[in-house]
Amino acid sequence: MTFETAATSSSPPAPPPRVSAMDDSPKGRILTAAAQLFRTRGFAKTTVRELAAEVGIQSGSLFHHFKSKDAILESVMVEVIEFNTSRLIAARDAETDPVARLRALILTELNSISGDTKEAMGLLVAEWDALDGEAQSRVLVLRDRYEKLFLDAIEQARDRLVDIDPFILRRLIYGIQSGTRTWFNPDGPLSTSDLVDLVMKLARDKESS
Amino acid sequence: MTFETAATSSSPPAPPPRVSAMDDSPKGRILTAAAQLFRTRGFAKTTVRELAAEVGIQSGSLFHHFKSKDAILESVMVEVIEFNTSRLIAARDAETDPVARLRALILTELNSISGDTKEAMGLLVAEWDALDGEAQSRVLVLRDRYEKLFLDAIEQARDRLVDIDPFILRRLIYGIQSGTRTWFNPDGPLSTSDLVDLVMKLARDKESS
DNA sequence: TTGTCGACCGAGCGCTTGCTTGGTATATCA
DNA sequence: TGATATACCAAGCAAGCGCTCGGTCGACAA
Repeated sequence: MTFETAATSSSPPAPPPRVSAMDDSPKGRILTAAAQLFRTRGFAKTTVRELAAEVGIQSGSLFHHFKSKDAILESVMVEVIEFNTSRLIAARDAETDPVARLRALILTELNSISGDTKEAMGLLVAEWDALDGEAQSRVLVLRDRYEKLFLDAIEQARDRLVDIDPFILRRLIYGIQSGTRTWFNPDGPLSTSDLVDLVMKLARDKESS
Repeated sequence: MTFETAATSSSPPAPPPRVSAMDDSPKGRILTAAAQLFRTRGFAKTTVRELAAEVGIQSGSLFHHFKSKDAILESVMVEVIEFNTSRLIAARDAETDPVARLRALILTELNSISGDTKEAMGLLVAEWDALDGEAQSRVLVLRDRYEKLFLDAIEQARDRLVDIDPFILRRLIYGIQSGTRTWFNPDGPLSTSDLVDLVMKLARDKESS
């Protein structure tokens, strides 16, 4: 797994943006391995020994970088939300038409959920309950900021969308997006863009002007 | 949690159907408690001691009824799928019009996912990876049978639905349904029936005849 | 050269885990 | 009366868990 955005350009002067702290530092390597292991084996079933082995260090050395196993989970969640929020902002700012803007957000989120940050995004749902109350509050603040980007976009495109309350429509769309991780393969016959077209087909019932 | 269907009638001669093996037998009581605990605390984090305490017996006594903790999880999954499959069949057979039939299936599934079997249904997704390969295969057979009911219904109503491949449309709808468990409250201002209406609003773009 | 620091090792502590075992109480039925 | 089966208890084992701790090592600054 990587947190770089897919390189769409081949020109050397424009390196892919690195937003996350999941770099080649010791902490970054732990977070990268943790995202994968926690997701594939589950948080509770992943042992600190397994995680350490994946990074290539002794289990005790993990606690030089993080104060607990729980703190590693929280850190992964924080990083992935912040990274994907900044992606969402970039996508929003690249479009002006309300419907095109909403489509861009959906495309970006689909890429987060079924693309490059798939494992870490899945963690947010699958292991949410593994976080204690205080950690949940901290992460929730970031999630709300993320969600607001969607809500604003839906509200601004409202008159060209199916007549459903924006808050609920966002939840229906998020359900679809979230569900893709169990069946959708971005490299399969149906492209990510095709899939977004289908979602937009459901979400809007009026022709764009 | 109970696996009885909601009592819609108050007449004594018509008791609510009991389809599942999760009755008042020792096994049934274990399965009922397991569904709740596994879902709220997670499978790996739920100890056999906690489960036994919930049932009111000693931890060792669990293994008189099930050969392992894993076997309990598999049993819960099998029971909930079989129960909800039979519900789906009943819903299907109560309607003849293709669109009305699809709506009935969606309503029934929504009730399974966000209603009375919420905890156990959530387990199927959340703890799927906790099952070993052989157990997954066994449960998958039951899931396929369940999914076929939906696919058939969508195919039969196809000409009155939005023009999306039935297989994919089913997945989009399932995503919506599955997503409801994190935000939808059947006893809230939006009723289950209202929510199904919204889903149908997305799924069909032609007026029924 | 010396001091400081981050990264890491290796051993292991205290505790919890899933599960086993030997035995008891009650009910059913021949 | 005695045999058989079900349901359960009390005790505990072996393994594995998250985490701690004293110490080592190389990089870098003074």
